Amino acid sequence: MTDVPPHGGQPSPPLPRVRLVDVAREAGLSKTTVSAALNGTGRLSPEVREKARETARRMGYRPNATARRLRAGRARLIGYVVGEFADAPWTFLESPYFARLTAATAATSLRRGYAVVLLPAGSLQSEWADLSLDAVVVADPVADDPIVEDLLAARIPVFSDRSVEGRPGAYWVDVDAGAAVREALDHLRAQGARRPVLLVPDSTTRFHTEVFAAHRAWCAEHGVPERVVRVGAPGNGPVIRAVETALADDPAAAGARPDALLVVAEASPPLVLDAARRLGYEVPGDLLLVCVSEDVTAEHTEPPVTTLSLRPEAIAEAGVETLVAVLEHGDREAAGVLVRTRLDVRASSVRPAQSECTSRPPT
Amino acid sequence: MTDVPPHGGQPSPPLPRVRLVDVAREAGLSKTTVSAALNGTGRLSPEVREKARETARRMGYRPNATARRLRAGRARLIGYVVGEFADAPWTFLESPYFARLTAATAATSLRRGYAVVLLPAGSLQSEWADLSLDAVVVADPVADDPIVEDLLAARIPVFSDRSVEGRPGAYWVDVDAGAAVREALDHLRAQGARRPVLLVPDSTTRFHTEVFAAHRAWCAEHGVPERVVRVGAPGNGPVIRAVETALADDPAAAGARPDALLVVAEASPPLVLDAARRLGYEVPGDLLLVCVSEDVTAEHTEPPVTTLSLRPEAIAEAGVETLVAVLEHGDREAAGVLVRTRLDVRASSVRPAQSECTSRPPT
DNA sequence: TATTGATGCGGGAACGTTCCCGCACAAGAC
DNA sequence: GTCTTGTGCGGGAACGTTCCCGCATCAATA
Repeated sequence: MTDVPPHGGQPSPPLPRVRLVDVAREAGLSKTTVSAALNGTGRLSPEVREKARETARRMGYRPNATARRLRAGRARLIGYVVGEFADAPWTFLESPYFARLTAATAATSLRRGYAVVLLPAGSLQSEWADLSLDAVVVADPVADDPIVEDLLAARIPVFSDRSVEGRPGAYWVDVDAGAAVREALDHLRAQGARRPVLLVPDSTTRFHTEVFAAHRAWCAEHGVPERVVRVGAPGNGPVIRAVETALADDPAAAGARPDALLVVAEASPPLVLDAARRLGYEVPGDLLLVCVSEDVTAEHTEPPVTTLSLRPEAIAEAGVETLVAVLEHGDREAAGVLVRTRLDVRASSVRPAQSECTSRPPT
Repeated sequence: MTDVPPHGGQPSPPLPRVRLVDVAREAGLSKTTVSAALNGTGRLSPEVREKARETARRMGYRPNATARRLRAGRARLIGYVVGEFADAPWTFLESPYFARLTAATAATSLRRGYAVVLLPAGSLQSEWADLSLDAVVVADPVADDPIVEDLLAARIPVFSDRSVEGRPGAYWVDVDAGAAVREALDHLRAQGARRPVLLVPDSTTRFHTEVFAAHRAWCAEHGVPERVVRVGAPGNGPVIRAVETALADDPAAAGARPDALLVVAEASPPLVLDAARRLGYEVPGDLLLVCVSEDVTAEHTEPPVTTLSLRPEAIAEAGVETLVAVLEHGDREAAGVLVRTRLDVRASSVRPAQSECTSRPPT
């Protein structure tokens, strides 16, 4: 049936892959003709084109991508690196936001014909220097990220999911942090919250600093005391401890326990919920809860937790599109794009109808 | 200082990258000599070697990896694809097991000089055909996975974290499912459990079928009735519903509620814990709980949840090592390796001292 | 019958590296 | 002084593609 032996054969000579010239010789054509036939280019008679294709198929020809890339001058390889978590270079994938951003980046890139290679968080030159990447996606860069600096110095275009402004060669898509915070706080206020607390990481990413600023502005505008608890480190442990700090009885604010919690730090929604319960809060009876999170477990808690999604898929798609445009057409404009967040309102942030006691129906 | 202009310069001509010949001409040497100097090969006088290196450094020379790869005949690219979840090709990264397996695969590969490219779950030929991958890691293949078949037909070596036996070109590392189940069940029994329930996906991966078989054998051996609830689909929702099924009062088994739960399906530990609580169980008072999971939230629940770790990092490392050995030295032996699991005993599966009531100390 | 134009195909260079050689020259042995 | 051996460096092919040409062939027109 075919010239290529099936699984078996003699394993000693790994038998070299069939090249374009092999197909050409077999078909009695030139490599130029076969190449044109397979790529659908050139001026060829239908018979010759079909002959070339049939022979290639029969011989199991697969073009050598490396040779193609060399000829094309572009590797069609995009790096993916995370700025944060440099001390634990690979944990970022365990965060739902990054998991989805990574996946969406890879999916969109692949559709565009680019392969995505995974790099460790905070990786330095040595890691990517000998990869000949066409571009690198830097997720969540810190302020003046050295990774971005190095990449730009090496003349590699950089795309980021956070704004990297004023640098030629750096493109970004960012979420509208201000609008997101306002939407969440407005929602909580509409549900009756009067003493909301904000939990936000003590980090230098633009998103977090803007969240902080937007919250301050909103509080001033609405005459609400500004209650903020800053989280020192990423991870569930520090966030949960911060939740406990935020919800603990504050002697200075006696009788004024918070009635809403907006968690901007990434943590597991069920853990946040449990922490609130341990401190004696009923959700949503005593406390309205909104988490900035992409974690799907939020839908499965009792009650389900309202989340503010940063829409990593939208960020990745928009980013890769601009990146490809830059790489292939040299579009130097539109260096920055803003993406809207999405508030998924669930029971945890909806004040129950009128009943004071939040009794659950028996199973 | 340097010949390469800084960030600015005239952006119109993207100025071609400096090649080996450029360095050679600048240094007054041949490309052969410069290549040997930079690679530390050949017979060169120390002066010439240093001269070449200095010139390359000064000109900002970075070797073209694509040309290198073409010359070397190997792309130094490893694909990574997941067999399951073909209907939602990118969700796998949200599973902690796959997130960590992916990360560890990428890390180990990179250390060995191979880049890992991410592919969608269940992807077909068209996705990877024009990438010239040296090998592909197939995570969690289903039985007779078509991906594995296609890859082997294309003569691409396959490495898997599940056993793919009897196929030349297929290498695997697997967890010792039998030992894992026995260890978990022995632990539960030692803690006093007499009516354990097993939750296991209704899937064809070898791991799950082996878990099922090992559980059956263990039950027979210990004279324990075999209680199994099969989970139809992956994801938190189906698993939680299965937990509810497993823990619901069974009229047929009246008065014999389960006293231990072994969850082999991947689900969020806090959600499993909450589900048990909603059904009126105290953990670990009424129910001992062990989850097969890599989810870090297990440490942060109250009580913390005992987990059985499949040790994805160990799997990935062992796998990439053998893969590299095959690629570089053609070691055709040791097609399969077994990795031991690890039981992280936490409070959820330790019978409390003597007190019948599981009162929590006040905060 | 010559001239043009279109059509069909192939030769060969180029992409940027690495590596097998071969050549020139110096130093030692006789 | 010639003959060997060794050292230091460079020429050129090769890796497998793509693509710019140029050369035939043949129909249509003058």
